[in-house]
Amino acid sequence: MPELPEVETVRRGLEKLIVGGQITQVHLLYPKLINGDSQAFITGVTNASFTAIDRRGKYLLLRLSNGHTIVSHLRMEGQYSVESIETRPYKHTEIIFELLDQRRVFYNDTRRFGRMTLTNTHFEINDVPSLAKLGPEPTEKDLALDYMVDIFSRSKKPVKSFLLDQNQIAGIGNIYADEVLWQSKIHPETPTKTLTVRELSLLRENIIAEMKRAIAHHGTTVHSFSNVFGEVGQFQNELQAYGRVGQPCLRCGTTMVKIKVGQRGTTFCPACQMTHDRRIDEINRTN
DNA sequence: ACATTTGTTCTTCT
DNA sequence: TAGAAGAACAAATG
Repeated sequence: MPELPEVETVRRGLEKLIVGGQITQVHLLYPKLINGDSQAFITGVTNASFTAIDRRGKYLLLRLSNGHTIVSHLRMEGQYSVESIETRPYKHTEIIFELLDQRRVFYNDTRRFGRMTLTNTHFEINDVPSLAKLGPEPTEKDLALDYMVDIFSRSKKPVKSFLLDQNQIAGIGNIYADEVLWQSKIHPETPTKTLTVRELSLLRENIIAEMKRAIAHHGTTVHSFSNVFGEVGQFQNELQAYGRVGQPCLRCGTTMVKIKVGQRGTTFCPACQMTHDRRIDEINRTN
């Protein structure tokens, strides 16, 4: 399930392997991969070279020498691999870019949920609305506390759902949402606007640190994630909340529980991630 | 056979 | 009428 750290891991691999490579031929094996006109996609990328690989939230932006950008979203199980010329397509290979140096870049996707869009690099913001609407990157530089306080004050949604909203903050998915809420001792159903500045500051620090740490571990491999080199991530060994239902909380020993929040599986500690009511009591007591 | 998985978009309701 | 909640959707797996 590629979230920001996994997509960043893929980006770094692609940057290392394919920048400078020229596309000589494209084999589109699953036309629905392409948003829009798939023939235009093929002609729009053929003969171009990869000049850079960027990322915005969970989107990969493959820059081409001809002024186009491939906007690629991996969704649940999308994956790139770089292969030699004789490698046959896998069962779930959806597109193959043949490079001048005889290598082939595969995009594989067992769930077939991932999508690619070809856009003019200069107009990508206009052409791809979901890119335009993305919130800031969860970094020290881009995610200001003032902004957090502002947007969180505007919503009554459960904080878990709010963190998953890419238009508020880009890049957080189900795994890291559960992790940062556990770290911040915040109950996932807490109404967003009831969080205090102190709590938001802590949450912000945890989000920023967690993204950095997960990238350093090359992402989390839960089901299928692997980087361009076919290597799995290491961060699954660091998870403290996600997937630990029925196991003791690493902080207080209470059995972790799993509920649905906004139709998403959510694992948390019912003891040390305080409910809204208990927080209010606490705040009243300390005042 | 059907629930489960996820991010995004569409639809419905308040 | 904005905003939130819920459903639909993509497809495969166990």
